[in-house]
Amino acid sequence: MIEMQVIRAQTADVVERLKVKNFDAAEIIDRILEVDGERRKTQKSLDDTLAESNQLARDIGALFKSGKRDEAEQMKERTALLKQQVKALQEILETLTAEQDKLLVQLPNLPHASVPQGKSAEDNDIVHSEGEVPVLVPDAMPHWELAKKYDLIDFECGTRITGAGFPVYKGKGARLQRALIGFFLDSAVEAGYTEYQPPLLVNEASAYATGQLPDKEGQMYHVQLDNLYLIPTAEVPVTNFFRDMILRQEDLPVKSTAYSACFRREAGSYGKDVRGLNRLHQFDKVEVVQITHPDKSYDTLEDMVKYVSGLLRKLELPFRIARLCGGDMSFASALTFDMEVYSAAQQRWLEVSSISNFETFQSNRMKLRFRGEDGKTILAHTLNGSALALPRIVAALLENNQSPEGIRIPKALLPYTGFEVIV
RNA sequence: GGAGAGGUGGGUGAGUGGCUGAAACCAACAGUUUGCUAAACUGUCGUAGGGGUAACCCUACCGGGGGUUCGAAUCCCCCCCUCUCCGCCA
Repeated sequence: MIEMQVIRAQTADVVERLKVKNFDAAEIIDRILEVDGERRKTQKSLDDTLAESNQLARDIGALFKSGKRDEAEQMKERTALLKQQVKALQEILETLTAEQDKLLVQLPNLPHASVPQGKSAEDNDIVHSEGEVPVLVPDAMPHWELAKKYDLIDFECGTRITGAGFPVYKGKGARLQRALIGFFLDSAVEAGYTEYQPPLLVNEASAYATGQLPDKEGQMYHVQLDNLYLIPTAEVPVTNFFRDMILRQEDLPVKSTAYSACFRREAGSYGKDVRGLNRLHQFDKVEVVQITHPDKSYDTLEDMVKYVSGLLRKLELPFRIARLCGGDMSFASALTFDMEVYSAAQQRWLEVSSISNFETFQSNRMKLRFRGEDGKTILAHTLNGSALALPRIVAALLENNQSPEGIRIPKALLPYTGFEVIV
């Protein structure tokens, strides 16, 4: 969430900037400041009352020791009164704090100055395009037909054993999945990321820290019996590795990567968006996460975009990079670049990676800090990106590389697949 | 799942009702000494909230939450976690 001190010091600016995200914060922020003032006032009275109470307790102790029992007994009356006051003040403080938090978590992160105004994906800035869009034969098939033709993915089987959106990969299809995961992880490790294998279920506190709760509750699968959530992305467990930590400045940047299955309910999606591999309830993804010094985070964001561009280049896929507009950005992000590959048979761009700088939005929630030069604790910046999400990559690979001779596998994957063409 | 033991600051670990936010040691940081390194010595050394122009002061926190008491790291209750043994099991 946005830091309280920022809201206090730059109130008007915060309201103004949130407008870029099409969020009218004026009313909430007024209320936050009001509650904040009340809260602080209450805190002061409570502290003062406790201070008096503590002093009395010490005095009474001293009196008992010196044998002045009567005097001590007298003073106890005052203590009883203070005790009542403390209890009342504590209740008020608790209410105010809860209210303030409830309001604060409703505020999306402040967008970076470079974020364009806009409502939807159509208003995103395409900042880069590269690669040749392949010219396909007239009877080219979309990936779901290719998957069937070459017996790579059995959508019906997945539907039968689980439900729609849970495909079963088979034969060379399964091998291609494993190849991509291996390729992505090896590349990330080579780029200096530490590989992790995270839990696929997380507790409430973790889901809250990265911003999935309280907001996007309906997007996650929830195991009620144990109150655990299936992760929608490895970002959640991996970023939470560092929850409540104070890092040393020389440890920054912390670079982590993990492969995981990802689970998303995707409530409300329909139509051509969910056809084939376009949108699934379970999919595979390799994620990269960085924790950086605040001064470096935007350089890092650029590095991450370059890194993912390199992966797409090696996969020989035409891609473009979009700077998301305020309306298309996620709640927690300050600046996001989407990477999209061209899916030639569907003739549309598919998002395969989303790379974001969250600045202190997540670290503030999860108290992820480092110690600065002067010894003070400073909130770190967190960033993450897909590198990469598999299904749409597979879709594009199948569609773009199809020919009468079969589906060609890009060279970079050969060591991982062991075959160069799917026939 | 059953039985027992235990959870204290970055680490080890004292502390069973009253200046204990917490001894001591280690680690870390700064300085002195030193040709350099090491050693030795001196000092600093938790986090958060609040008040004050400031020096500084107050408050909370010893796994989490309640309770007893004038006063709780210390006593009581509930929960969580870790370890050991047994059972079960990929």
